[in-house]
Amino acid sequence: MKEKLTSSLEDYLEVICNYIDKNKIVRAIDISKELNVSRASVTEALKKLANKKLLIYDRYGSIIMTEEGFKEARNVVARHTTLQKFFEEIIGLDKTEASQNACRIEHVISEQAFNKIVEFVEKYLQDNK
Amino acid sequence: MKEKLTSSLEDYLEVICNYIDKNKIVRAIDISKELNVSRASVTEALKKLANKKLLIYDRYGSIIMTEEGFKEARNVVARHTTLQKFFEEIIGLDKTEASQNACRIEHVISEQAFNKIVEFVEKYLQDNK
DNA sequence: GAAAATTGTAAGGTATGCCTAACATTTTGT
DNA sequence: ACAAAATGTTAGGCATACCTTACAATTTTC
Repeated sequence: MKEKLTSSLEDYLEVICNYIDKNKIVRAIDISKELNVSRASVTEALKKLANKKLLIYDRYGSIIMTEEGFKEARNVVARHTTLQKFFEEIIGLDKTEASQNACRIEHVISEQAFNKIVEFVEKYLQDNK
Repeated sequence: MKEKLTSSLEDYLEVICNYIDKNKIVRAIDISKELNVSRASVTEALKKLANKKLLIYDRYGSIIMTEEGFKEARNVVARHTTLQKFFEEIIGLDKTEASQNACRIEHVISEQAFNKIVEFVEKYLQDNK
């Protein structure tokens, strides 16, 4: 029975995943800068994510995402991407504003609503191109 | 300098406002049932809202919203209404699902994004009727 | 007009998520 | 290689937002 991640943990996971995709590795300090939290807070979050088997790490060791972790993270990233597209290309917000809203909404939108928005965005952009 | 309300306090305010509109009065227990929290939690929230001058009440007394409180509450309700309309009439979710998503997103959407969505919803429904 | 039921509050507890300060470990630079 | 700098961790604190339990006040009912 896997329980839903908190918004906060989803944020950490998302950043870690994006970082690994770009740079192969992530350090706590990268995450801390990206999310504007203290290094201590990152340590806490890493412990929680490790407990949930979404990543593996030892004290002072490097951060490795598990398959399950990637799965969860890609899920969040997908929500973000679609929402950002919606706000930018359909609603007409600038990139920054679109991203900020996507960041917050990605944690609270239901799966059903997300799926429908994916459809809507695709159809809308098709019809209006 | 008025600081942003937490999602939680916005929820309380919204329920209180809706209740007063419908029934003239609200009791702590109504709020508690509506939000699925304990009566004790309602007391806490009422204290916080009273501290912020959004409502007035005394121990065991009735709950009266201030003008400022109504203003804030109407604001939240407006966000909810528009988002619900969007999810129901444009995205095609059923009423319940639309409402649940509106409930969560209303607390995190930016003012700018909200305004643009209002425009979008109006224009879209106009063009597609 | 009490006793019973309902409603409201206070006290004390839990979990999350953040912080700072101090200390541990690792990495860098010479 | 080793001192200095950077990074990571721990410990202890704070705020929010819940909870339960016990008690206080009010309302209902007979």
